[in-house]
Amino acid sequence: MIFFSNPRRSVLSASSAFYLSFKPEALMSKKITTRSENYSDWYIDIVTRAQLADYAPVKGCMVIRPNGYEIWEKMQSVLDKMFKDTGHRNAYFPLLIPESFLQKEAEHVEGFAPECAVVTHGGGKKLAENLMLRPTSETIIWHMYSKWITSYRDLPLLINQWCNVLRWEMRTRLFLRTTEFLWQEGHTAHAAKEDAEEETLKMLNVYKTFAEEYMAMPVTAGLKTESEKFPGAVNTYTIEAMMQDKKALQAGTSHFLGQNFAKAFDVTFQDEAGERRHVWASSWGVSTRLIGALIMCHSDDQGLVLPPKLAARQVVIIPIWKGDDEASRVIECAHKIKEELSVKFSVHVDDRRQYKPGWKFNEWELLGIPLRIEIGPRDLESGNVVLSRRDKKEKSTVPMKSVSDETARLLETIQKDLFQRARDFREANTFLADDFQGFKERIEENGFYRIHWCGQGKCEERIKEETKATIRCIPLDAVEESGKCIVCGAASPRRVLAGRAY
RNA sequence: CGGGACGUGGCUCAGCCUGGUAGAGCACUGCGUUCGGGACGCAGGGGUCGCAGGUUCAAAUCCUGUCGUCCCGACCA
Repeated sequence: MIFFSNPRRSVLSASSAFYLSFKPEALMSKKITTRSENYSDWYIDIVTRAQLADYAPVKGCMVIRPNGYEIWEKMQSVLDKMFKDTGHRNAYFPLLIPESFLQKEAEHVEGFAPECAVVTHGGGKKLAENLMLRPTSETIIWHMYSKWITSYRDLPLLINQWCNVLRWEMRTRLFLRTTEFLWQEGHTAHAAKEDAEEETLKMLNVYKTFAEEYMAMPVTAGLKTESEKFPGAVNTYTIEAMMQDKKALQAGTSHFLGQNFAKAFDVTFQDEAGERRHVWASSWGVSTRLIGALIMCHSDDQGLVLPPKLAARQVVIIPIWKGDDEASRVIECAHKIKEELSVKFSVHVDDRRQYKPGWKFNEWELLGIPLRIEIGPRDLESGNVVLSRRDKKEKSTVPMKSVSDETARLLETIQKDLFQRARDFREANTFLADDFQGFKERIEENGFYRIHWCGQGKCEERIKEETKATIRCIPLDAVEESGKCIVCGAASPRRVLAGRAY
């Protein structure tokens, strides 16, 4: 039986609720709340109507449905390749971690203990030692690393794992913050401090590349402040993105762990000189939260908008007809085009007879398919097809002969335009702020603010209390610019990025 | 965990105040007509009213508890 750290009920009550709240397929019909009406409702509508996820019977948990899981699989395959190309290998560590492991690193236990779920019973008996459901795997991994690492020849050790983790969150939101979520966590061990630091930044850069080139989502890479860093890290780096409501979202993190875990778990190696030393470490992760980021970055009031590089289905072909013989001719042509395009793209022909074309247009727009090809009797006659891009309400008529080239060109353009538009939006909503009072007023409209900050925790705390904004990061590309802290007026060497966040 | 709103066919909701045979629209199934931006007709199927107690001859309706979702605050990827 499983109890959580604030034990209120057993799993038994949850399982009876399962049958009662479980509901089969919900079909889309209702209109989506617009972003201007209510941004939160809009987000929930997109996730549920596009059938990306549904609420699970357990509080804070979600079911990732095929439409959503498909996106995660795409993300995984791209990232996994990037990890392997940088020398990492995958492994799997267990879900259950002895409670005592968490205690070994002081900051780590303080940070994670409150949000841990704990298993107290197994096989009908109380356990000798409680087991935690991993909130992150540093402890179990470093326990194992201490057995595996003995020589400098064992280093660097570069391991990644794809898994689920559990954090008992107070307020949850589909994809953005759920009790259980899927992620990847890389854990590396190095002989030299510089190697671990380099690794930390290298992986941060992998995330930035992924966000910008695949998700078409511009991000700011930077260093987290002391109060925002990962419990147990020396430094935490982040990529921060701006959502369409002008709030910040932390999309990925990379930590330089110093020797904190190596010391806590006694991970040492002999160097070339035969001397025993502690290893240096990094860890880094991105989660299914990226799906939430993707939605909030690009989607509109019609539904999901997917960048071509992450769309499981990139092109949908809608045949249009009157009468049965016309139908068979048009559908045949649609499949021919599909075959031609399938060499390079993933293509779907929607030849369902029970829906009219207009209905299908709306449905596929809801699902975010980047490009739609419409083909009807008029096109058969003229030898053309109509291409309609999802990101803009633009249709073009192109000769059937060049459909493959045009598709390639358009998908590439869509990918680029999505990024460009997101970047323009971010730039248009990023401001310099030098006066605290003005900042406090302006922040009501969200946005990013580049402010001077002296580096003191108490000034950071005041910003948080008076504006509800946080210092998102100290951008890596921040230019040297001497100024005065927006709160206390003390000297500041460069501007930091602040804003309200998810 | 505090404040607010809400749980009734798959979806959106009415019915509840004043207890007495569970409803509508959409969706779904069958047949026919339709088909270039969310078609129409006819005929069907489907709900122990979130859950558990209680009051009552009788509870979707009244009472108590509980679970869940959304919004607003304190914690976080």
